[in-house]
Amino acid sequence: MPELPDVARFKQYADRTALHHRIEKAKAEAGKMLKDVSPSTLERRLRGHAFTQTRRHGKYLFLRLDDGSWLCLHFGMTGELAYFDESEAPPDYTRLLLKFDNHHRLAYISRRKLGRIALADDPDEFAADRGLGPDALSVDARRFRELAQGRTSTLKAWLMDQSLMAGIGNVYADEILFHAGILPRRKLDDLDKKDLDRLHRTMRRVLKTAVEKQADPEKMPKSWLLPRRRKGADCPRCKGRVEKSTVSSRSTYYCPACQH
DNA sequence: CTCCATGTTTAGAA
DNA sequence: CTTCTAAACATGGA
Repeated sequence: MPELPDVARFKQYADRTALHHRIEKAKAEAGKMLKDVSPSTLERRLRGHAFTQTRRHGKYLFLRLDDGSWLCLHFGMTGELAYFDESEAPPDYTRLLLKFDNHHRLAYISRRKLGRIALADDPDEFAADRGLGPDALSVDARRFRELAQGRTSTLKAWLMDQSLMAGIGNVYADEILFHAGILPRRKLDDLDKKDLDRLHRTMRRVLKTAVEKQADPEKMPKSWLLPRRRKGADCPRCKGRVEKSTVSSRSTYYCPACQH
């Protein structure tokens, strides 16, 4: 689930629920999800503080504490947030649990433990250390073309490369290329300036629409591939069928009739 | 039991 | 240096 639009939803969710409540207690599960911080240190650094604001960069969510430090969350393939009353049991697979002073709790949930939890002094520095490129929604047409300069990889691999642009994953790379009418396997050096500008506009439109629709497949326009990521499903825009193949070592869905 | 899964990292090969 | 592939991570769902 967690690509740029999903993490944008988590940010809105955190803004609505988790800001300005003192954290009375934090409980972190030990394990590899914690990056460069022990459970006890993380718990101590959160306890007694409140979140004051949030930021998103690519697939990362940052929550600022009132001492100026930031909690950094990456959601892997199965991560999400849940806010609930203290009378309810924490969800299964809760890896970090925050108990606020308003009798509510915030859980960071991750079934497969592929996400990451860290502390940082500054989100931009953190993103740079992780080798992340600019957030995909901050990239303008000129920057987009520059990122393509001299590259020869497949379009899909390029769109998903977090060191070039951060935020696009397997699902939205397919969605963008579907709307652009380009096969995911096509090579970057096949595209001219006009193609790149069109692809840039398509990327922005797809990501912005997905953020508006809170990354909910049910709410996406009828013309979207997202709810039909199954081999043999009806193409949403022609009489053809959705095909599945492997591109960039990932399952890839596309319409051979609409995309060239 | 087998295969697959919205991510990232790493090793090795071309 | 760039690109691609496979494997590993950890775990459940179909």
